Amino acid sequence: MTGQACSNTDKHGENVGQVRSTMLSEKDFLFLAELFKALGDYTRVRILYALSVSELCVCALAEVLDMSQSAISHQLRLLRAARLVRYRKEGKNVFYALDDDHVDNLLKQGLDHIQEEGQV
Amino acid sequence: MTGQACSNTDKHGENVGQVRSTMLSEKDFLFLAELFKALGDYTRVRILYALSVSELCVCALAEVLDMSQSAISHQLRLLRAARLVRYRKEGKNVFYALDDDHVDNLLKQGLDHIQEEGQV
DNA sequence: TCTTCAAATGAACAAATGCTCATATGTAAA
DNA sequence: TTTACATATGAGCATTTGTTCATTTGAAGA
Repeated sequence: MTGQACSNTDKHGENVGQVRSTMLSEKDFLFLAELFKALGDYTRVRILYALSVSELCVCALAEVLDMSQSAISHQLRLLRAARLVRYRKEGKNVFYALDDDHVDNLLKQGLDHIQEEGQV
Repeated sequence: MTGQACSNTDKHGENVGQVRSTMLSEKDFLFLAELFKALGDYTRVRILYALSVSELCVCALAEVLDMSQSAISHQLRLLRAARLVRYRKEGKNVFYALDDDHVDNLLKQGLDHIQEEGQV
């Protein structure tokens, strides 16, 4: 909470200054956190993974994940807010898909990371 | 919660089956969610970004983020659990660093995504 | 040994989250 | 227009989360 936490400011002083000047804006960090937060839920990550395989309507998603339509819809709302998915309406249905390749890449990168875990 | 949510099973039936068979294990999705959850917090994402610039001890991190040592330490605990950071002890200090390149890549990929947002 | 300082941790509590249930909205068929 | 169905949303509630405060652990210096 205070300015300096430990006494050896001399030692890490240079680093602290350098890192501080490299930090992004509060807004950027908030967006970044929001993005990962949206990915960071068991239900939502399954939704996104499913959508990486195929575009799906809400009821199909509910069926794939074996969850209520309401629960899925609430989560899709968050995913929309985080711009991780886009949708198109077709009659009574609404079809969802991943917003862009970044989302797919994030999932893949995440999978790489957790699959590497086994080695450690 | 039930098996099928909507009636046009005929239409999306094929997709549902295909997607279902492609889904990962519950364990994998839980790990994946855990990973992104660890990234999905304003404080933690700032910690990780700072560590992507330079290895830092806890007190230096507290100084950079202007937060209490305790708060930082609690968050580092989560980041350790998610294997996003590693640490080495040097005297009274503990220096933290990103665990591997995947973490760096995830951050970069995330930044790409949020910076692209502006266009939409 | 005693003291000091960096880091870790447990308890507590306010705030955020994810679900259910009930209901509203909107589209299409009867 | 009614009816039926897909989706969205609001309220409510149990659970999780992120911080503070107090304390503990552990290493280095007096």
